[in-house]
Amino acid sequence: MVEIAAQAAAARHRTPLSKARVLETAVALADEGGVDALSMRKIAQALGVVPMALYKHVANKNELLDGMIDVVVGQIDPPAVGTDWKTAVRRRVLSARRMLLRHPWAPGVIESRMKARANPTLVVMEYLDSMIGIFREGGFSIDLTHHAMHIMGSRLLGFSQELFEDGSGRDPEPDMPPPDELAERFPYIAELAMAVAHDDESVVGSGCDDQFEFEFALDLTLDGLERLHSTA
Amino acid sequence: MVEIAAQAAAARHRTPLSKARVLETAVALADEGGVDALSMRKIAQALGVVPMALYKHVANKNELLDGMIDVVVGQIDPPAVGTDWKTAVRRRVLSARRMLLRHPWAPGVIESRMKARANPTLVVMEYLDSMIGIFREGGFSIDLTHHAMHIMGSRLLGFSQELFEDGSGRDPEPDMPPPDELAERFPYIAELAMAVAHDDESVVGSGCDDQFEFEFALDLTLDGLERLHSTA
DNA sequence: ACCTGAACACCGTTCAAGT
DNA sequence: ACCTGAACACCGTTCAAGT
Repeated sequence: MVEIAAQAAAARHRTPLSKARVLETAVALADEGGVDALSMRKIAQALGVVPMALYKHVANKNELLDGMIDVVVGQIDPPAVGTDWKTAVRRRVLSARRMLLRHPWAPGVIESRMKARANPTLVVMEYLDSMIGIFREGGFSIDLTHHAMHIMGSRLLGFSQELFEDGSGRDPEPDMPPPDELAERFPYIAELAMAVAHDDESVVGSGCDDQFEFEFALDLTLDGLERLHSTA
Repeated sequence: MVEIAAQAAAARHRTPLSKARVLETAVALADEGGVDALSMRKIAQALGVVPMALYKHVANKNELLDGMIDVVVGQIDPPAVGTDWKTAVRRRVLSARRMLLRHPWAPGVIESRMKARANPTLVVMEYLDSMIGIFREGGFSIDLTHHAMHIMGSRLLGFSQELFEDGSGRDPEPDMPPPDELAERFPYIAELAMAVAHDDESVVGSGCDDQFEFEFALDLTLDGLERLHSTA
């Protein structure tokens, strides 16, 4: 009797439940109805499963949201090889934009999860590391690379908050490798973090003057507009 | 007996309940604990009032969120007079940034409400209209002003989604004046909307090529970085 | 006519009872 | 040991009963 029911369930959904299948379904539901209408109960219903079954594959809804972020950020094309930095950055940002058009809920979820976690997820760090790498391999100084990342701002992931807030004093995420392993895996982020922390002598904490970076980016934009205005 | 209770309540809160007081309390609670932790029940509790009493001053939670947006956007300084466009834009954007640092929940709420409504709220339109006005009074062509607003993007209100999505077919908001009155009240928005709609011959709908605007802004940014890179 | 408590339909998650 | 239904503590909002 129980076996028959189990077989019926297996027949209805030929693949057994897995974290990947839960995340795919969640992404699809968010694409359709927005993230506000997404609930554990609806995901379970879409999978033909009792709500509590999801908790075998994701610890809670926050971990589900982190997993959804990883799914969609993983859809961004890897950096182009054999081109100059400018076309490499351009192509990658346009690929990120195509992803964000497919998943309009993504910027908000990435931003809110970023505020709650001590670090971005590993997949997001991977993306940022390789983006920093494009500038560094293109011959940008560390300082200019730092400014560049701030200037790109919302074009990288569709929102404009800081990517690395001050996470000191917060509990590290359980899935996060130790700092030395992170530094090895994301060399460009590590290089930038070291340089910024060392460079800045007066302020402790994040070691990055957000106000300066904001004004730097604003002025670059205004200068660009002024140039267009005067030549038009 | 009832009068005594009423007097006691009036003594505890010397000002009677009003929409302004509800909104102020909601903004303060969101500043403290974030917008996710904000609920009608908690606002009522903070005001020493039964939850249902709030519904006398705001129709529902969406209207409450709209009201909160208006409160904080109203805190942005008006445009400076007697200066060139560049310093006027610069000062105003920095004023907007100060507001967003005080109310970190604001970008997310503005963005999500923008998606749900056919138009931004009147206070947001006021802000955008006067920002467009700075460029126009500074001698910018309509086209360049249009590009400029897209380029300013996330610096205006802290997020990067489109400010005017295609709202055709959606019910107009009940508090929204008729189109002709809107055009009179927000002349710069009206001028821009007319020009964009007329300019664009092939596409119906919003009449604004978002992909083109995105790439225009991206290329301006990349050109600015290239200039810094080569002169450094 | 006004106010409001109870109730409804949701939600994420805990927990104990069932197998 | 595993799975899951009931239950808990929330939520926004409706509605009818009370004054």
